[in-house]
Amino acid sequence: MYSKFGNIAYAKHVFDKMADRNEASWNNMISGYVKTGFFLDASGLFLQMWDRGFELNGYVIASLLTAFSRSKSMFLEGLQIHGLVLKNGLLYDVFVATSVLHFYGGYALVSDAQLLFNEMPDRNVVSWTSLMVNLADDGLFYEVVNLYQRMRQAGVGCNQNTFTTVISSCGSFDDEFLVHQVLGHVIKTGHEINVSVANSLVSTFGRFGQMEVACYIFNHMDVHDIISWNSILAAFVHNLVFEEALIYFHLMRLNHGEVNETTLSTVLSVCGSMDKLNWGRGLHGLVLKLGYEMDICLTNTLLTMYFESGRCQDAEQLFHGMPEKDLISWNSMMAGYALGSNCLDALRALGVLLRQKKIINFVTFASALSACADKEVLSEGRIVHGLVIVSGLHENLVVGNALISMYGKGGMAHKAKDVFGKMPEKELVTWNALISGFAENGEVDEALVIFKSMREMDIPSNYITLINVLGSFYVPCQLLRQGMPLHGHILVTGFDSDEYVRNSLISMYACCGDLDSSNLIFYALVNRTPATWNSLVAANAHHGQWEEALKLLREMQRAGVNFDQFSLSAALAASSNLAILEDGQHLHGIAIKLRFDHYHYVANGIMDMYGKCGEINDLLKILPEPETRSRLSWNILMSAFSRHGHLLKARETFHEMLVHGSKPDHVSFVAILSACSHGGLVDEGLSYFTSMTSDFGVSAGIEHCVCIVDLLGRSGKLDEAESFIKKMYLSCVSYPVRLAQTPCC
DNA sequence: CTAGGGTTAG
Repeated sequence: MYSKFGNIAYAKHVFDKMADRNEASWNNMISGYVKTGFFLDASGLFLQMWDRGFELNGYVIASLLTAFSRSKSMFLEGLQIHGLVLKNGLLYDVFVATSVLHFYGGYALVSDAQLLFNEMPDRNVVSWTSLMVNLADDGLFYEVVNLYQRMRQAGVGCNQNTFTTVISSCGSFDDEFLVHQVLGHVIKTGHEINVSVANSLVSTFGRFGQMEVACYIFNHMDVHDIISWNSILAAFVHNLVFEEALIYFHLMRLNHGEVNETTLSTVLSVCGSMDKLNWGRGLHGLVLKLGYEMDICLTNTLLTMYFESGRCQDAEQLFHGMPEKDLISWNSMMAGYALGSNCLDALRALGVLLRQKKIINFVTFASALSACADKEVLSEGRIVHGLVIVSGLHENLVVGNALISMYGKGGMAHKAKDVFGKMPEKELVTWNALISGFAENGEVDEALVIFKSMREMDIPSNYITLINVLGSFYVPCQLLRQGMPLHGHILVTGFDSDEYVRNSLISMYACCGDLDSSNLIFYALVNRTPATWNSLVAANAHHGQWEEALKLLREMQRAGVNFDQFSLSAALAASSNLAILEDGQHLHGIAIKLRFDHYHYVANGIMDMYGKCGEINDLLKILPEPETRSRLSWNILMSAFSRHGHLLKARETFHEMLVHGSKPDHVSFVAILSACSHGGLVDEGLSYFTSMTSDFGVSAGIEHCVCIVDLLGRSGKLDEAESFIKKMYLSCVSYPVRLAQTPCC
């Protein structure tokens, strides 16, 4: 009796003093230990009891084994008990046998559980369900469904727990037909009124993207428990219906009141992608208020939320304050750094993990590789590739995808193709990554060849495939032979109903110089989304049709379409290239009013606009501090100085940029070379030109050569200019137009 | 006395 009050030590004292201990006293004492978490003592006492020849009680065995299965550190003791069960022929007790089954499942020994199940003399609905749960925990969802069918053939009736397990397993592999079949069975047996069954139906239909069904079930439930609410929230999030998720979260607080770690985790995961940092901070406050700050999973979600909102420092502070970190915490940090193109810190984290020999997995490497997906850090990426091979994860699908994408973005699409060829397993993402690699490097033909082999192999493509292929076109001659047939294919396959594909078509025609077709597609559309408008604006901007771009933006305003960060940066680019200060200032005002002025591209667009309009003081007012200045901002500042004759300032800025650890790129060199040419600094200009390639690894582009010719020509060195021109055709690399950000030669 | 449904990292 004392044990029930938790005073277990006193209970043991009384137990030891008892003169006459019967079976019940032993069993009570053991149960007391189990209930208070003293599993080792419980197990020891149980063995003593057996030594003394007492009859073993199925009730006690079942509760011991259940406790051992939960504790995860009582495996040997559990095995001992299984031994006793066999010796005493207790497997005939279906309760005992089922708890042994569950015990093996708890230690992930599914095949042992399965063997035991086959040998069990008697099975009830719990035994069947327990094995299903074990299989599901091990990811063997197909086996779960098989077992369910065998169970029905055996004439065993399902109960609510059976259904919840089967339904959630159906959601884990692509078989909608099956879940409808199970649903029929559920309704026939009247289990749909059960909260748990309905909850699993809500989340499974959510996983299949059938939100109408999920909502119908949710809205027709008599009672909602916290899991019902969490399930519908997760379903909205999974289907990217973020607004609805926030609305239902609000409803949940009004109608249900209670929220828990899972609720907060689910809602927090949308704050980052929706740019709702305020919500995120508010929810973080709620996490602290409810005392969940020790929850690792929840804190991991907060890390990602802060990274997605661009608040790396908040994420870092939170990470360093975590008393315990798991693999996902580390991986989230690395993914966050990768998101911010912060290769250095991502690799630093990888280094810590490897040196401290912590557990890593495929996601660790996938994140590290994605942090190296840039020409600048490709050499680091190759080292990580080496580490991947050492770790033996090079055949992993996700790691392979990350490798392909890294080599593609790093300008080595053929290396990406090598990796692709060696992958034992491929998915759509793999194909898309390879196509995008060739597309981004301007290798249209290769991209199309891959797309063609996809079709020959009957691999279904998605909108991303088409966007990537469409994005590879960039010269007029590709239109007739390749672009228009692709457009035809898109019409035939019905992908033209996809908004993203339509926008890419508009851009594709524009990139190939056929603005008329872009316009035609645009004006034929009934439902124009802001993104559609932005595509056409960008298409015009791309071709230097700045007036046309501004005209479209005015039309867009008249049509009542709100500007977003994309339209604003396009509009700013147009007004700065036309050097219309009034338009630019007006746009700056709109950006502040709509709170887009802190977006990276918008902020840089505003600075560039002031720079190009000659308002350097206004530029300096919004320029970030040198420590946090991006390369783009450095280039804008340098180009502004250079363009308006502040040659010394331009040169000073170049060196300041180096001091602050920003690597100059081809745009930086255009700026500094043009400053030299305007200032008549011939030798200095030539030495920047030489070190550009040898020290900074930037290949000479046509823009740089123009600066040098100009430099030599202005100072009267016409012979040298001529011989430079003759040489330059041999070594000059021309950049695609889209890379040039602020040409000023 | 034995079984179940909702959350985080590519």
